Amino acid sequence: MRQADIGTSGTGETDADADTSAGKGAGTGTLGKALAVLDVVVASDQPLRFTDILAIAGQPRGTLHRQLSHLVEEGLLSLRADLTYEPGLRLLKFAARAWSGNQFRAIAEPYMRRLHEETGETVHLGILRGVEVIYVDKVESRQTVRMQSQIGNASPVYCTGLGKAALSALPAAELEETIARLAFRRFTPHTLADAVALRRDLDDARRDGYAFDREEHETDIRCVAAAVHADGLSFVGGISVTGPAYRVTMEQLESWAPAVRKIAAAISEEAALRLGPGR
Amino acid sequence: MRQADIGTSGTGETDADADTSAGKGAGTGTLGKALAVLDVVVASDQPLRFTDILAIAGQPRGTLHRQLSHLVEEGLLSLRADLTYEPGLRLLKFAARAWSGNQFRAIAEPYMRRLHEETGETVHLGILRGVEVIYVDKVESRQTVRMQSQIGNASPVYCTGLGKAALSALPAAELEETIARLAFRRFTPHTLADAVALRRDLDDARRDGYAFDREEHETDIRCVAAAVHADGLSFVGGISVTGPAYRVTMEQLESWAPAVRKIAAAISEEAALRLGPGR
DNA sequence: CGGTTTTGTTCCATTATCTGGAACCGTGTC
DNA sequence: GACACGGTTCCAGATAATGGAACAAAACCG
Repeated sequence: MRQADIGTSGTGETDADADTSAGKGAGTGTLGKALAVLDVVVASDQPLRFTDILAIAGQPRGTLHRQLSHLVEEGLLSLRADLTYEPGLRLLKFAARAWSGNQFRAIAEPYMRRLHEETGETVHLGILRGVEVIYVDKVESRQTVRMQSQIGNASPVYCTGLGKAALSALPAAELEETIARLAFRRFTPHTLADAVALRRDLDDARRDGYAFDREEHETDIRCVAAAVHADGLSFVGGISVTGPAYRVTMEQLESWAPAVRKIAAAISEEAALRLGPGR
Repeated sequence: MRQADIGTSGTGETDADADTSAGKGAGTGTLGKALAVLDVVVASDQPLRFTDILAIAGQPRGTLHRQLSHLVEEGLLSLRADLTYEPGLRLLKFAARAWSGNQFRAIAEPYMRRLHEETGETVHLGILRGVEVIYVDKVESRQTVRMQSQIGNASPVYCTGLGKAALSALPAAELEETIARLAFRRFTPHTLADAVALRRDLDDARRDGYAFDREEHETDIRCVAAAVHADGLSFVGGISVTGPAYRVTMEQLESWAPAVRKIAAAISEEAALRLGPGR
């Protein structure tokens, strides 16, 4: 059985696509393989030709060709005139519906706005998924438009405020499982580069109810975040306020922390109420 | 062989998901079936339980159950605690990369901005796909944030400025093919509700180099659009300026039309240059 | 509380689909 | 013209999808 090194995109993007849930890669059969191929194309920043994909995906020519054909036929990929593949428009269509229909996002939106008004800085909403945090929404002030650059993006849990806040709310067992799967990588001099440092930080976060990102992911970017979670909620998320270091001091962040925590709690409560098990 | 009435989502959404390319539904085998199921869930606005999906998708229980399991395992769907299915986060991740990596969008962006500065109204960029136009980008002024409500959305070709502009640039053969597939539906009193009226409008558009939407899709919304297309470009798109009727008169639109046409031409040229067959 | 319907999940022989090696074009190159 | 290369097509064999039926667990009900 192959499946090989698919997903090892050569791009450098956040590295480990430790996506696809648990341990092994098998289980989803044909669908999984098709998506792995899709991932290869979508993750790459330059257009790929058949042979390029062949090299990355490590599948037999015939097989890969059919898979690509199917993906194109379904609109998930698009085959350009110069024989390069690019992400298809159907992906956008899917995402648009997924996004606007996301109940959690809708519930959190007014709270995010309020937090933004109080702080004046960018507010993010994210959800924990495996070893990553996926940004689900964003409110910023002088946004020069642009589809919220972050939405849908994934960042490692261990070096973002959102990620650490979310982790701090995880049950011990799941936390261990997640930590075990982490592949630490140093993004900045301040990145927490091992489980020990991370655990210490998480202890603080649990005690205080909020977590910081002290330029751990990007230099000059700081943030304070709090977890959104509740019994009956099938996921753990978080909300954060982010700003550039020159404008947002650690003292400033500290002063916002209680508000962030409070708003996160409010979101948790409403989400549990409206998304909880009781319908 | 089944496949049945899948895709006949009961939601009323823009109706005909005349998506998935050409006539029949077969061809993509397992992948197509899985996506059909995904479509059912994503297109619905309320959360669906297993049985709901079963009813819509018309597949045997065992089969559907496995398909759903696979979709969940792949992160395209997410199974909540109350046993309802909702769109998965992986969709967002896909879309984010698809969108930011879309070359055409990137090329058009500065032009869109310029057009926005000249007019002060909302500027849209779209691509023709089958009988729909898919919005790919948007620049608007006092946007109260929100992920560009439109991006990824699809509208019928025959009642939007973008759609008609794109159609007007289509080769005769493809145009006929597309028109033949249209299912006209009246959205407002001004909607062009048959092929004859549409053709007349398209003739004007071809002659002038731009098309209007005279409150044909939504009441109180007008727009002027021009096609983006060129030899060597594997698709046809368009750019448009949209505004509320109370602020944007037809005279106003007429006055913007030349600028829209000019910008569309500029985008076409650069796109052909950079996306064209010659690498 | 026992019977009954509904809903979600699991099994498994059958069969359609996917696999992948090889052969087949079309193009560009030495 | 031979050769290499990228893309496409073919087809017997391996594999995964199919769907009817049985099963467990709630929800419903008299």
